[in-house]
This record gives sequence, structure tokens and C-alpha cells, in this order.
Amino acid sequence: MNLEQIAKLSGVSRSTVSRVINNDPNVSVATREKVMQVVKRVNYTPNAAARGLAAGRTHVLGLVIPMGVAALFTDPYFPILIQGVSSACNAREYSVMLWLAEPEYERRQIRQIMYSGLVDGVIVSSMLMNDSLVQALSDGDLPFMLVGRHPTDTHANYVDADNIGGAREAVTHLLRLGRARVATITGPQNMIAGADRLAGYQAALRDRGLLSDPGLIAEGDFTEAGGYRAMQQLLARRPDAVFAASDIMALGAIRALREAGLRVPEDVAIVGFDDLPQSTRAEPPLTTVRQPTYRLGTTTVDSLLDLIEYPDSSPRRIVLPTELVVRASCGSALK
Amino acid sequence: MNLEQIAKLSGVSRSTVSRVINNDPNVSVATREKVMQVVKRVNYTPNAAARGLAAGRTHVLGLVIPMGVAALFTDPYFPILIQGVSSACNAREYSVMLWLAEPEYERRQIRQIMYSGLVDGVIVSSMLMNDSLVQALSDGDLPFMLVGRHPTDTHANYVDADNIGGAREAVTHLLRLGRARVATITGPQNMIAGADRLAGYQAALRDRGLLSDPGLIAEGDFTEAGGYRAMQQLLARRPDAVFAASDIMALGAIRALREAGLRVPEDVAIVGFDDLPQSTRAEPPLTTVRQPTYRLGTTTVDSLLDLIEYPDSSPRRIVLPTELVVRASCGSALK
DNA sequence: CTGAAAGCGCTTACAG
DNA sequence: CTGAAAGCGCTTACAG
Repeated sequence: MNLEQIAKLSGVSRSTVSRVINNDPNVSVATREKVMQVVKRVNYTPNAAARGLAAGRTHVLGLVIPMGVAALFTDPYFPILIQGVSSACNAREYSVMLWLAEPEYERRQIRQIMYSGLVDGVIVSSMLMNDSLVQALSDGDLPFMLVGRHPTDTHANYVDADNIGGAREAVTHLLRLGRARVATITGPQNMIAGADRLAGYQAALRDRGLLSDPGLIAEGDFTEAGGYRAMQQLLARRPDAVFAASDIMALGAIRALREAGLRVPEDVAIVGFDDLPQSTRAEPPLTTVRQPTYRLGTTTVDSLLDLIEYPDSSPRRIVLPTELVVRASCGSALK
Repeated sequence: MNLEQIAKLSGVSRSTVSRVINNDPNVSVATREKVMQVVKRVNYTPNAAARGLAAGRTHVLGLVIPMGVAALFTDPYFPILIQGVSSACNAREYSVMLWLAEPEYERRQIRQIMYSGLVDGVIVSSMLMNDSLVQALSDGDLPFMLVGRHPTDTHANYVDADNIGGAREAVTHLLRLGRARVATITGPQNMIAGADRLAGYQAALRDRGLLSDPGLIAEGDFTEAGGYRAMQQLLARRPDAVFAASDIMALGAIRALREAGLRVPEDVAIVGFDDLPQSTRAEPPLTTVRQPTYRLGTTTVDSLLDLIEYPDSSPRRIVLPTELVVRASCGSALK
């Protein structure tokens, strides 16, 4: 079933049917209704390829996510982000094309994303400091949005959670509770979120006029095992509190503390980041920083569609606030 | 940059460039090389919309996943399934269009998936017994594959994990260890996997000539809280073992047992299903049934592409084996 | 092995 | 407000 046939059935031209389909105001009410009736009756849907070819717009958005990140399994971040993106696209009548970036197909994927005309714009959730896709997008002219700010590319548009502010608030909370030796287990420092959460930790110390002690900083890798190992390292420095840059690392840290015979939060207070579902049920329940992952997705879609419509408007840098969720692991109840 | 320009630059016709691009054998080696050189040099990629329109194939596969399932966050099943699908598509030079099915947009999504010509075929990971998309696909003629078998639609092609066999093996294991009162916490019975895992439980009892006691069956909902509540119900019946239809429910069950002062596995042995990352670190580490989620994804893609190429070949019903992973929670070590 | 030409199903100035 | 026509960038018989 195509335009031609709808036209015949409604007794008008193809042009007119097209206008009706596309909500062009230049159609009489009578004609519009006549056509719409036929469209409904035969359950007509315009061919996407023909439409894309003729109009130069596909009404499809690309979403690129790094493959092989361990967090893809263990962490609901990506699933929820995808939900936000998908839901916002649904609401705006867009479809989403998903690319899980695999290094071995990188060149082909970049070509496809940028030059095949499959999508009107693309959302990249890269997290890595240097990413050849982001590089290519910066040099090209396909509208794109980053989820997570970019450290070097200054004219890239992005939506990000306030990782610095969230970490800062978490550490400040520990300091206010009277903890004096607050350590941190960081994420990988080649990930922007990892670097930002460390920056927030340092900012909180600075706020109170404290020096940050390199011995109290251990690098993790956003895994449970990494948090466990980092905590073991830190043990010798006798911290009385730890800010872990992710909940999963916080859980690893708690395991290490328990094995060392230390109590949480009495001996060592813990704050994580992410608010995983399991963090509520942890022993003790984890104090953590919640980020608005779903809204990250919807906001990015809205911004991208806006960018597609008004390409030369001002740069979009949106930072969404995080929220400190206080539970037992930080020892708030004790003070 | 389009075909026309490549043709001009290589001194051949559009037809010939098209043949080169599509690996048509009817091109002389010399011509092919000449054209390929230009293609590489200018980094040409054919326009997907034009291609789709002319050829009637888009080289895009659709993937439909139910939105709003709680498991979408807590369980790595979907992320890993998506990875498998995406990876297989990459390998075959297909792209994937992702639809998270939202009830409120259902009709539009179905129309789009089926009649817009966006995709050459579609993979549906429905899990629900009655699904209007599956219904529509059965009535239509877009090639499709189900992940998870369909109970009623007998001519639907699917790839599934052996839920019945896996559950049966788990329960048989408990019985062999000498457990006499083996209870089960089921998944929702309107989900196929939920129903199948219960069927496997019952089959294992039958294998040994045992009657299944309705009092030893409690329905959960694939959440931790559901497992916890179901276990509390079961407590009164004094089971000495529990097969939980998912790990997350098994973890909830363990929590309930602990609160009741019972030891796992000494008093009550537990086996789960899924092999979540956290199950290794559970206390005690969880015996569970592992399903080949990633391979479910790749296998489905391969079957679908095969189905697209040979539409009238025999029905495809593929069941992939599961694997019992024995850890401490079933008490194997005790016997 | 190669090219000229029709056609895929739309959109969009243009003319009226 | 409506229609005839060109054109989007490919593929694919068809002819040679």
C-alpha cells in the first residue's frame, strides 16, 4: 500500500495525501478528513526509506554505547539510559538505532553512523577520554550529543550528571560527621566520570582547608573486585571513612573491611555512588549518590532534536543534579 | 558524495559502481580495483535510504524488548542479550533498530515495525504469554524470530534456553543430595520462562516417582522482595531445599531464611537460576543454572538472517542447553 | 563485462 | 487549497 493507492482511493493527488500525512496546514478540512479516513481504513504507513530519501530526514536517532565495558552487565546505568532515550524518542515519534561500539568494527561503524544517512543525529555515551568516534563527529557535521561531558573537545554538546558536585557533597557529608581521614576509591582515571568524582573528593577537602593525602587515594576500576583490592591497599593508612566512586566498589570495600575485622560504619564509614538496587539491601544499607540516569537519556534526546532543528544555536551543556541518599553505611545515625 | 560522482571519478557508469559496491561478480578485476580505489579515497558510503528503497532491503534488523519489566534494571539478561544481537549484526554487516515496547505507543510501534519498511526482519524478546505484537507478526509477513518459545503460536520460530531442562537438572541435583522436601519459588506464571521452570521442577519430582505438593510451590515475581515473601510463606511447610526460578529470588529467600534463624545449606539448600555476577559473592555462594544469554542473541540473529534469505524453509525451533553451576548453597560439599 | 534507463515511494518547490 | 512534475540516490533487468 503506497501513497499512489491512497490517492486513488481518496480521489486526490499524491501531493495532497503527502501533505495530509505530514500535517501540512495547507489542506482543507474536508480533504484532510477524507484522506485520513482512507489512511486509517487501510492502516497505511509511509515507507521510511522513500521518505528519508525524498526529505533528507529519517526520523531516526542513533545511540552509541561502548561495548565490552564490564559495567554493561553489572550496572543498570546503560539499561536505564537506554530506556530514557527510547522513551523520549517514542514520545517524539522517532526511532532509535543502537550501536554497541566494538573496536574491531570501529571504522565501519563510524562510516555508517556518519555517512549512510541512516540517522538524523546521534547520541554517544562514550565515557572514554579519547574516542575516535567523538573525534570524527567533531570534524563532521552530523548533529550529535554526548552523554557525559567531554574534557577536551570544547564545542561538543553534552548532558551530564553532576559528578563533581555529587562526590563533593558525599565527602563533605563524611567530614561533617567528624571523620578525619577520608579516603577515596576512584574510578579509572581515563573515564571522565572517574576523574570528575575524584575532583569532587578533592574539592570537598579543599573546601574545609584540608590537604588531600595521596596515600588515601586508591584507583579502582568500577568493579567489586577492584573496590576490594583498593580497600586492602588503603587499610594500612587507617582511614576512618571511604568515598567509593561507585556502589559496586563500595560493596567490595565493605567486604575487605569485614575480612580485616573492621566494622562499618563504626570503624570506617562508607559512601558510594550510583544507588544500585542492591545497595538498599546491603549490610549495612549503603549511603550513596544517586544520579538521574533516566532523565539523562530523555534530556539528551530533547536537546539533540532541538539541535537538529536549530543547528546554529548556542552550545548545549547541561548538568543535571545528583542526590545524596543517606542510609546506614556513613554512620549518620551514630552522630 | 554519491554514486554518480564516484562513477565520474572512476570513469565508469553508475551501474558499474553499484556492482562493485555490492560485490557483484560480473565486474572485471581491473574495473573493480579502479572503482574501489576511488571509493576508499573519498571514503564513500552508499545512502541507506536510497539503497533500501531501490533494493527493498534495508540491512537493518529490529529488536523489540518489553519496557517496564523490572528485570530490565536488575538483571543483566537484557543487556547481554542486546550485546549478542548487536555483535552478530555487526559481524554480518547489519544494523539494529531498538524498540522498547511501551504499552502507550503499542499500536504505532507495531505499525512502524511492520509496515514502514524500516527493517528486514525483527527479533522479539517478549516473555509474555499473549502479546499483540507477536499476534500481529504472526498474521503479517515480516520475517521474525522470538527469543523465548511461544506457548500457543505453533508456527512461530524461536530460540530459547532450555528452561525446563535446566530446572529439572537443578531439582534432580537437590533430590540426589538427599533432600526430601524440595520447594520451589516460581516466576510469574504468565511468563513462559516462569511456567517452564516450574514444569522442570515438576518433571524432576516425577522422574523420581514423587508427587508435587502444592504447599511447596510459592509464586514469586522474579524480584528479591518477591523471593523473600515467597520464602516466608513456604517456611511453615518446613522445606529442606528450595529451587528458586531466579537468582534474585534465591537471594531474597536466603534473607528470609536467615531471619528465621535457618542455615543455608545445612537446614535448607538453595538453587537459583541465571547465574548473576553477584551470585558468586553471595553468602553462601549460590548454586545456580546458567543460561547462554549471549548465544541466545547471536543464534537468533543468525536464524533470522537465514529465515530472511530462505523464507519457506522449515520452522526454526532452537533450544540451547543450560548448565548447572554447583557452589555452596546447595550443600553439595556436605554430602 | 558494461551502460542506458526504468523504477523504488516519497517530498517539495512551482504554477495556478 | 490542489496537482503535475522533478528529484532524492540507489538497484536491476535488459540489451549489447
